[in-house]
Amino acid sequence: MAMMRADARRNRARVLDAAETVLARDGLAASMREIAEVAGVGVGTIYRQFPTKEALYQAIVEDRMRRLADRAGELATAEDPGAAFFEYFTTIVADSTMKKVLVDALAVAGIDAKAGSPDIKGAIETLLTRAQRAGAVRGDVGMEELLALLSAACLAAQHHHWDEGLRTRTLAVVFDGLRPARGEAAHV
Amino acid sequence: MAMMRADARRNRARVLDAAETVLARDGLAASMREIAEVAGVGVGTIYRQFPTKEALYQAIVEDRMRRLADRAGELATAEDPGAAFFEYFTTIVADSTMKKVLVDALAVAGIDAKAGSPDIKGAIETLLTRAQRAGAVRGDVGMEELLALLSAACLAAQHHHWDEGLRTRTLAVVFDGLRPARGEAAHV
Amino acid sequence: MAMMRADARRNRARVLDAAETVLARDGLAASMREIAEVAGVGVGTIYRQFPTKEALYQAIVEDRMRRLADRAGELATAEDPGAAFFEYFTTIVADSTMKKVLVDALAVAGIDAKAGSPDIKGAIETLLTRAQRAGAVRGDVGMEELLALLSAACLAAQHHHWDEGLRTRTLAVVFDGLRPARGEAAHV
Amino acid sequence: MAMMRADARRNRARVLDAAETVLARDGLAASMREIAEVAGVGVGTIYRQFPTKEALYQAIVEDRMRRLADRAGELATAEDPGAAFFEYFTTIVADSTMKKVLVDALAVAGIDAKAGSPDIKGAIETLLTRAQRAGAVRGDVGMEELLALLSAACLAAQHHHWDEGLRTRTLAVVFDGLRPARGEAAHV
DNA sequence: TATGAATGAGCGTTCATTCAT
DNA sequence: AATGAATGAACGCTCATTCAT
Repeated sequence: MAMMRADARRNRARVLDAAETVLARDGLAASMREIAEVAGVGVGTIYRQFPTKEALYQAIVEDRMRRLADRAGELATAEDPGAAFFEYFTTIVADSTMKKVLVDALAVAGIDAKAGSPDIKGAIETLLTRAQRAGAVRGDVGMEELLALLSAACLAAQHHHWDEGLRTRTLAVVFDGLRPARGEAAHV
Repeated sequence: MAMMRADARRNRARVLDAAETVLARDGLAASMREIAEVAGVGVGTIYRQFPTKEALYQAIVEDRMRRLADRAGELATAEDPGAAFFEYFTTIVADSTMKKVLVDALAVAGIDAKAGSPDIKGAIETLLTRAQRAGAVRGDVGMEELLALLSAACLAAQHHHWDEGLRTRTLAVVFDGLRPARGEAAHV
Repeated sequence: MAMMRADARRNRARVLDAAETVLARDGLAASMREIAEVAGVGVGTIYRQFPTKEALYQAIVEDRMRRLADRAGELATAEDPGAAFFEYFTTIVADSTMKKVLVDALAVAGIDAKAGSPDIKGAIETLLTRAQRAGAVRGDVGMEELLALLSAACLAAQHHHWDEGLRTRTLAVVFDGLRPARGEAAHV
Repeated sequence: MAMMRADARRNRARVLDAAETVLARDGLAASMREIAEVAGVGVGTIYRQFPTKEALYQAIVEDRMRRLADRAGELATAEDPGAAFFEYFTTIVADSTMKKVLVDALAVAGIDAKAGSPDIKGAIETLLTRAQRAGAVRGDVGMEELLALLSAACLAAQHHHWDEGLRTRTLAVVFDGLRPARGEAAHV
């Protein structure tokens, strides 16, 4: 049974990988058949793990969210809170570029990530607060607009296939806007 | 024949209007039949004007782009170039929120506006240049990252239904990042 | 438009015919594709007329019911009420044999004919009452058991492909049971 | 190996029971998975005993037929052959009502019982002959029409959920038709 | 031997597109 | 020129059956 489980788990992973790939390529039009073919399994195998197409999409979103939350958790104890904050922002956007269309496709499908499940929101909030205390980010920036900026960058990066140069230059503007004006005191 | 032309033109406009409406309401799932019904014509009539669904979408995008370019043209001679620039940015984003699903739907459909046709790009570039000359925008911001920021804001505004408050606060950060650091000299 | 209607009507009839045929052959397992093929139309054409498979089945039942009611109406003024009554019973059963599996298939599908819509029930009741008044049928036989006998004969005739001989001999028994015992007075 | 056999036999019985239950509840739509779950075995175990779904259905029919034949055997030595005959007829129909959907489902599935295997036919023929000899049933009624009447009553009882009152009144007509006309001599 | 994960043909249904009217 | 009926490929999903464990 443990061996069976191993098979099933491997298939589940293969399906999730294939779904990400196909979703990235075909957007929302991705069909279950196509995903099954790329995964190298029958469509029935997908449906054994995920009762509907939407459930599969949900699983992908949750998968990504969990990974992003994990990364945020790691950075939450970094020495330089400002650097950690901006690095996290950059990494997420860069990641989105690779997995292009994904978040966006999912969002259009109505399976909106709402810019993150509670745990990821909490993780980001920690990074933000620490960065603000360290004086690396303006104190009057709230979570809502931060998530709006993050989401916007991700969406655009995916849509337009931002290359590294463009990403760097564009985020530079955003980061400049996030940094305290000279003279603003850190919370220390 | 002139009469015919008038008929055809009226039909074309009716179809485009209906398509925008239906697309806004149903997103990508909009069907040609639904559009035809809303337009009050038969599906065949749509196909007379637009050979494929994609062509219809393209036409909508171009339509919108032309209107945006027109607005940019008007602002190009405004007295305060900085205000004109930021107003244009804000207006486009606000507009996207209203017509939500549209740009995004089109983008997902692969009919990407590429952040604008030459027309609109030129119009925006004029606004940018004038704002930079007036010292209202940093001189080292290029068209590419400006369009990236604009597109990002539009996409996110649509996806997440930014309300006015969120839009204002989020754009405030972006605009802060776009403004020259104190001490930077205007090009005048 | 009248011409179009003619086309549509012809197709509707073709679909109904094909559906009866295929249902008779394959029972409930009949697929829409098969019906479409037999009808010589695309599946979409069926769906234009009948929004679901169940609606198609319903239409067939109603079609048959209407025809049966019509025949009952004709016999309602026959000179010999007893002969009319037994002829009607026989005819319906014989008809069921030809269209075998149909009623039964529909019944299983949950689209039960309930042994007849109101109008057919009324028509049969007229035949029964007239036959009873003429002393050809026992006065203590009610509509409920009459319909039960009729339905039973139809179902069995379909299931087991009664040939004419078997039908005659079997109905002879039923008819004997329906006739008044000697000495029972007619209502005249 | 004897132990194995016991296991297999128990499984076979469990599957047959489950199949009857599920078939009665879900009609033809019953799935092998559902049957397996109710039986508490894996689907593979069903396939070990019954090579196809149809074979399983066949086995159920044979199972029922055997039980009916057994009952007929018991009644074959009853004191009052006429009463035994009509009781058997009534019992079978009443039984069909309870197990509704079953016979009918099977029949629709094309696994027709042909109104009985040789076994049951023989048993019924004995009852009929004895009843005819006793003068309780007309001598000119043959097996073929008797089975036709029996099958018809069963089918209709299932389809339309005959309650006891309707069953009694309907069978009364049939039984009246089966009884000898006054004056017909018994075969004694 | 028994299990249930995997398979894929097939189902009901939709909809972009064509074409007879 | 305009209509909308017809088409059929493609979709999401189910389930009888097979086979690795």
